[in-house]
Amino acid sequence: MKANEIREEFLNFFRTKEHRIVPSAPMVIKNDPTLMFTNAGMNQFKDIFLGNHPAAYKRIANSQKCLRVSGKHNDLEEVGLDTYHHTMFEMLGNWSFGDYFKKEAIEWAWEFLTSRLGIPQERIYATVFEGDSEEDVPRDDEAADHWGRCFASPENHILNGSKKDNFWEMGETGPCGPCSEIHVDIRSDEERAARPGHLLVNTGHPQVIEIWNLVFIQYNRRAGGELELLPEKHVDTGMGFERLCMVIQDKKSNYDTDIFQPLIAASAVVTGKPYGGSQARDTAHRVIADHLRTVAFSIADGQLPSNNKAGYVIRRILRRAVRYGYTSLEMTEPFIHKLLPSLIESMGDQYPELSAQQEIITRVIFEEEQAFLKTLGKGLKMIERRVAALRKEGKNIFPGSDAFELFDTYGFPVDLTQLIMRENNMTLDEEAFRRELNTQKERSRDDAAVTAGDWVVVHDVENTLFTGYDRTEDNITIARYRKVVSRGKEAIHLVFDKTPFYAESGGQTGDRGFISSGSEKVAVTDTVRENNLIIHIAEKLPGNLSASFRAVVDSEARQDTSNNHTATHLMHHALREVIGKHVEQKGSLVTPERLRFDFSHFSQVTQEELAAVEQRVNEMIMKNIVSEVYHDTPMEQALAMGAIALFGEKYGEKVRVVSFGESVELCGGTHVESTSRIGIFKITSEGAVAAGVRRIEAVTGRRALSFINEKLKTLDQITGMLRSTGNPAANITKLINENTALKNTIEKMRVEAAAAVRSELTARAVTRGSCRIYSGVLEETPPETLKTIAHQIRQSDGTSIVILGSAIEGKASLVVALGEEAAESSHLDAVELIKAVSPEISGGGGGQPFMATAGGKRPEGLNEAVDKAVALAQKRL
RNA sequence: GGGGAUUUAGCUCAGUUGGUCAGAGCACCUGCCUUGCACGCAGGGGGUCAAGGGUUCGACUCCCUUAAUCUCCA
Repeated sequence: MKANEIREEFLNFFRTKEHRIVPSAPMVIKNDPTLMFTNAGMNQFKDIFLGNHPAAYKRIANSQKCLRVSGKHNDLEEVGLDTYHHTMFEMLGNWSFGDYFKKEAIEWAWEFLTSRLGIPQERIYATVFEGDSEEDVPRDDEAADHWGRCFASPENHILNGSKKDNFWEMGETGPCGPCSEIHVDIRSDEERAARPGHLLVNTGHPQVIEIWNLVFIQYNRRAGGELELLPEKHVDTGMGFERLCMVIQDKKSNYDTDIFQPLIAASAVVTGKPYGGSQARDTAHRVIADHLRTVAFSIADGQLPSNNKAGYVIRRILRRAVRYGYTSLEMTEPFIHKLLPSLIESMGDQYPELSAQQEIITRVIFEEEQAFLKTLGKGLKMIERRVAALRKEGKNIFPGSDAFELFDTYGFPVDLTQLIMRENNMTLDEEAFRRELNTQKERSRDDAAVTAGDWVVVHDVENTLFTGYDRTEDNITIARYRKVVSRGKEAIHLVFDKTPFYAESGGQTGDRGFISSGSEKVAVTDTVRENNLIIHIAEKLPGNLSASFRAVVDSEARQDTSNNHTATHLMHHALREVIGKHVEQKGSLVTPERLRFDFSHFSQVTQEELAAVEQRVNEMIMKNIVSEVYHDTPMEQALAMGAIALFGEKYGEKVRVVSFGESVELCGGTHVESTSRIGIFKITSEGAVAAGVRRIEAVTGRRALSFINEKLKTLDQITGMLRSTGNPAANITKLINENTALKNTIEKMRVEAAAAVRSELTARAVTRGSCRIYSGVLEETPPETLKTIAHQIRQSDGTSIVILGSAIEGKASLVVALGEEAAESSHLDAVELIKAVSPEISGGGGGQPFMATAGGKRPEGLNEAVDKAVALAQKRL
């Protein structure tokens, strides 16, 4: 059976069991700092289990894209080395929310595996929770009974499992329960006869593997640690799709299934290196196949590779693939992007977002590959230089600090450094490298450690209510607080029962303002979000914590921010109108000062297009379109309203829809009541930010007004200076042309004048021994010219000692220059000389031994200074 | 969140302890050479040295702030 058929079979099977089939949630998670990527099938249903909102359907099944590359589950460095680790995988799952429980979950799992997929039951093993006396939880006999009715001969096929393997918990607190895992033995008959499978379950044997975990959520873990029975019981299951395919297709490796083989085959063709036979090459092909999947899906989900957070994780994954291609497959040119068609061919049907965004995915990957290859090239050059230097000194140990600098600052992989060392018969001081890395780790940990103190609860409040959509002031009480120390500065985090303060989210920066009670007033400098907590960052702790406070948002800043946020929506809409529907948001920043919007587009936005977009937005502003906001709208309904679906929305989630006429977006931010509040919209810059992504920055309202006024002021100044009512641009062009002509003339004259001055100085020059002293005070000569003249003299006459002074604009300047022969024979030092005489002009100076300059505030002393310098020079000759 | 680095001509980058230091290559323009193209030769235009402050007689260079980008750690 092909992989696509297996997936289809799973979904169809549960469809017949009255399950609602839902699409996979995006892999990239927004607005949850504890989790960057979806790492399990149940992520998108977390809120249902937590009881935060009811399930829209009692039975659901799906295939969920998951990523395990950060945090607790980090498989990245394992991928490729073996046959079963992945960064991205699909999780097949079926769920019951307060509906069916253990009986059906077990029976259906059994039916699906044995009847639908035809896995022989003697190869199947089921584990059940053995119980825990400390927790006072008995063995899961209920599950064992159901399994007992499935197997024809249950002995040795139903096994007890420990708390570690068979009791599932979401976190420290919250829903949890026993689980039952299904393992499959895919060894040959001989091997199975020699050693029964039940002895190998949960021992890490690569061919006796867990494929499905059925979790029975029946308890709630309370803060004190005790378990209480839940009124509603849930089922949460997850089956690794790639593993399942390996079992069904009778392969020994996930990478041998038809999920990966087309990709690996394409990789072999593009690189010209076959798969099979060479460990290094095979590893590289597997790495590339796995990582391409991950990166392509992430980009399709709206997460571009970037320099921080989730985007940086994606960048590193891609770079790991490039690195393997570079070292093991000798690929020095971008090639991974060429494999995309193969991925689309095998997965495009199930995940249409891939083909829909093929162009941008290809471009982004190509650009990233190129950038990293460049980084590698730079690193190689640096290493070559170091190696050459070390060779000169006769050393053959490459310092760890150098390797660390290459790695830390320039991103050059250390294993590549090692490889190059081997090629050069040198060794890397790994010990020192690790030391440097550890000090960096400690530094980061220290920083993280001092940050947050424990929360102190004042009033028990479950969820802060955000009241800031329609007001900027409210009466609040403090729910909890904590002290946070960072870089020696103490700040206070406050959580209220309700708040008008908007917490930074969705690109919109947090509100600032103050809270007050009686005579006390505490400033709130920023507002941030941590999971569902809205945290107000205050400069100090209020005196009376239990008092009632007036919370006041800086309404001017808020208004400016709202202006910018609404303008962002209008511009998004206008961009799609003017340059096309391919425009999709790739990033957004909204502050009181400005707005910044990144979006997919493949060429420069022309002046005309920018003007049209600006024009269109201003039209919408002038039309005074009134906002329509729908809170708690089901996702499906929002999409039906024509909302531009952004990323990070989960199935079943209630969303907030903000619309201004034709502009309809899902958005949690604050907006103006009607577009005319924005006043004016003005684009200030446009540029590239990554391959296929452009960035526009703009301002609104009073900021736009002052931006425009600044420009007009400059224009006024220009036309004023031109003293002409005609076209200033034409006038200036004329002026520039005249100016260049004049400059050329002046340059010529200056050369002549300098020559004249020179000849005058030459005429007055005095010979002393083997040197000639040129001296004098010139009139109104700028320091640069003075230098030029002195320089010319010292070049034309090697025996010259030049001492010149000049006053201009109330400032005095001196220059001393020595011709080459003069410098040698006289042992004079220009710096010494100029320092000796510069006090005469109330200044100081310096330079090089053959040429020094000085400046001062007393032009009257110029003659004195020059005379003194001449006298000093003469004395030394 | 913390550390390191980068920002100089349209592009890729040099620029030493502050002082004839604003440069190179490519690209561009003009002319010559060539049947044409590429090459070659000669000449030329193009810079708020990221932005804003400060120190200094003098700042691309030192200090501070800000922004963007790169990179490592958490």
